[in-house]
Amino acid sequence: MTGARFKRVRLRRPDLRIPFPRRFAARLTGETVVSVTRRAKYLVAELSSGETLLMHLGMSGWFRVDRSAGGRATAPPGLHDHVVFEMSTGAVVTFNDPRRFGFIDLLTPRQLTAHPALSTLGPEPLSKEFDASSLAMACRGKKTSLKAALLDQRVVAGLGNIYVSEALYRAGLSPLRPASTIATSSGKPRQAAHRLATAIKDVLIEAIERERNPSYRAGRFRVYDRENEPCRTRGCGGRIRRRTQGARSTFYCPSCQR
DNA sequence: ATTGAGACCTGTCGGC
DNA sequence: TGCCGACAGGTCTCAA
Repeated sequence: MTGARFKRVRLRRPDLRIPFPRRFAARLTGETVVSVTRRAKYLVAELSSGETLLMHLGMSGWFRVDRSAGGRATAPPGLHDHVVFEMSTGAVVTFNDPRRFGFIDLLTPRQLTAHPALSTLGPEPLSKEFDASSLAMACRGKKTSLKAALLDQRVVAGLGNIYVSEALYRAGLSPLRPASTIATSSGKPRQAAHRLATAIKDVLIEAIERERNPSYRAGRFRVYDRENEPCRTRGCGGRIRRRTQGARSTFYCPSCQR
């Protein structure tokens, strides 16, 4: 989409997670995409008008790109095709989302700066800004569990339920442990914070590599969705437990995560 | 202010 | 085989 112009925009369902802003299609039509980036789990397209197209896939959302469509949607839209972008390059880009947890929004520069979720996001986990120190500082004094803290996008941006479990397992830290315990009272990182920051980066790098390399899919999770299965840590011999934290499933090994 | 729990939505899966 | 309830995920909202 980068460098392409919106030739035609069709909304097929108005009721995604958040309603489309007024005159959505009209404001978009004729605009050129300056750049497409990602922040946390948001896709961000900067437009020539200065407005920002903000997209989120929710749980089940995805984009279908048809480059050979000659700029016109040929096949009739399928089930759950909610938004269709016809681009000047001839590509047709379709947002499909069965569960409608996703959304597409169009923000003015002012709305972008003041966006309640975007403006409070923590650091990108793979950036230099995210390390043991920033993690410890963000967890300092937190009464909540490590699991809940890592799921909080203000602490670190972009971790979801699955990779929080995976990262805590790799760091050998219990999801039940109070978040504050990875930092000293002044916010300095303890050893646990170093292990956790490293584990988060490792688990994400591996996950991205796996997407790129389809030959490498099997056994992709070490704890997630493995309730009652054996822990894969050498010499552990324990079984993976599952419990509910914050109305979400957490998977962990009670014997190697402390 | 911080924290936890429920709501949103629909496809899938296990049990009957 | 078919039906039904439970469950999954990310984020927002509400209440404690």
